[in-house]
Amino acid sequence: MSDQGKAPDSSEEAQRAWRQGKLTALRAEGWDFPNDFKRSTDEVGEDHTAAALQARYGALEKGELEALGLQVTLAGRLMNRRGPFLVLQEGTGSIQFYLAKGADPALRAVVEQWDVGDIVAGTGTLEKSGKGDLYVNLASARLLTKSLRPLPDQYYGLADTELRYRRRYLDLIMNADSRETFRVRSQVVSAVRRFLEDRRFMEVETPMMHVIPGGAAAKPFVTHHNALDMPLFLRIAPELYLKRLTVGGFERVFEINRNFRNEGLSTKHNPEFTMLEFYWAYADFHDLMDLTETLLRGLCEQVLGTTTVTYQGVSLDFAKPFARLTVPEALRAYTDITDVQVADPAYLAARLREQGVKVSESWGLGRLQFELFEAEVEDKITDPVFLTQHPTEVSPLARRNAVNPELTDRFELFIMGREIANGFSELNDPEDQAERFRAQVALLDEGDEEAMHYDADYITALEYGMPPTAGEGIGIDRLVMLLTDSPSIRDVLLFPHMRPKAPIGGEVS
RNA sequence: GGGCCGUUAGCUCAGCGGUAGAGCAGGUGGCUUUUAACCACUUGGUCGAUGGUUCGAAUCCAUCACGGCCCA
Repeated sequence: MSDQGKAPDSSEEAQRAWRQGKLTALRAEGWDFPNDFKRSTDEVGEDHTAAALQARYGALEKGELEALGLQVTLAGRLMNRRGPFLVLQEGTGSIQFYLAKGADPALRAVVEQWDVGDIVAGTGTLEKSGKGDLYVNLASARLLTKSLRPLPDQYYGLADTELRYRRRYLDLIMNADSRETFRVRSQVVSAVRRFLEDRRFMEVETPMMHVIPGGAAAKPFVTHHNALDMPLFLRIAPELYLKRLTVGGFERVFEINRNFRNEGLSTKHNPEFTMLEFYWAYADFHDLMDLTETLLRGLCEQVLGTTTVTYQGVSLDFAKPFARLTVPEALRAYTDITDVQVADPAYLAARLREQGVKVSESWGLGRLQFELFEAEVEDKITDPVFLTQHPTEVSPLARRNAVNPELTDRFELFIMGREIANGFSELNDPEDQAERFRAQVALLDEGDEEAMHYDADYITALEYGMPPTAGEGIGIDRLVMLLTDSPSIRDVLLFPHMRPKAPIGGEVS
């Protein structure tokens, strides 16, 4: 081992140098990150993988398996050595290689040069150990990828939350829970897509860069288009574009894509997040609530196999019908407020001030009730609850309620104190919409950075006529948090936004 | 933005004013159907950064950085 440098101490640098030395020696022998490897396949051409072999041969007796004499070629990341066994991890699970005591010395030499973390391949007979585990009794083996850095602790994995987020690849190598979370996320998105497509919704893509940020109350990110020399805004919502499509005659559309909001980072907020929005012509907000219940119940069944979801120790029941409460009904149900008090603006304002809410003189009864809901009720909700009929002043894109024009035909779905979905019968009256935009612009002028802009092109679209339509948004990240029992949004984002950290000494290129 | 907590070896963590520790990983040797494999020996540190207090600071104080939790 003279060309490999001195024996490594435990420092990361020394371990890297030791492995680098092995790599240099390998290159001298002509090894160069080969990419011609193929797994062996079964009789219908499916790859031999850890999971496939386990499913098919895992139940066979030791003797039965040996009688088969099945030759397989597998590959994976070397995670651990236990005696003569080498534990491999690949995309479907784990399997072991076995280096027999009497193995060919050339084979032994190859295997002994491997380090934990290397991607390795081997061919041999599929056998079963005395304890019942499948293994490949190696007849030949080779290195596919040299790993130059030591992996985190085998047993404790990677626990440091910061490292888990910043080096997600390491988290995924080491933590099965994390792999499972992202598998569930993928299945959720896939199931949502299938659900909507089965109901004749069409997936579309609308602009991510907007000239006028719209469709939600939020601060946008600003960028600049050089050739046009104009500001552009990363979208805060696709809503106004999707509704233009319903004007255009696409009666059922949806988009699953990123929104960007320029707000703080927290366990519930990432500057970019994934939203499902869908629009459904000739439907109203009641239809949306029905559809949403069906969707969420089906997701639980398909992805988790149960309608009982445990989130942070609280059991949630998705099987029973979701409660549907107007704002005052929710206040009555979740607080000690009386029928008289809930209709008394002076009482509500005083109660809000007690909670430290800055109450504006301009707030009507509906707004006061809604603010009190946010202050006192929202956090108490566990099982799914549809809150309905929000005040018009906080719902600038929603249709007015036919009975009380100060309210809207809107709902928000709350689960575990979080807003998971928001939907309403769409405002398709261009004159009312223009009025609402003007009211928003007035708020903007007063310094409300989250108020909406006047979108004249959208008003023009409405003037051509939008069919009666219902539309909804569902926050995919929050939904996945619920379904994976994840306490932080960062746990369900593969690469959550992190503050840049100064380069670590010695790693500056 | 505010409060509290954290940052020590590649990883997981102890130490909390008097010579920087453990387990795992790494190295050497042994063992060779293991299951967090085992046995022996062994290497490894700018204690997040910068200032200060002190005879002496990983430890006390201040500021900053990053992260976590709670609040706005």
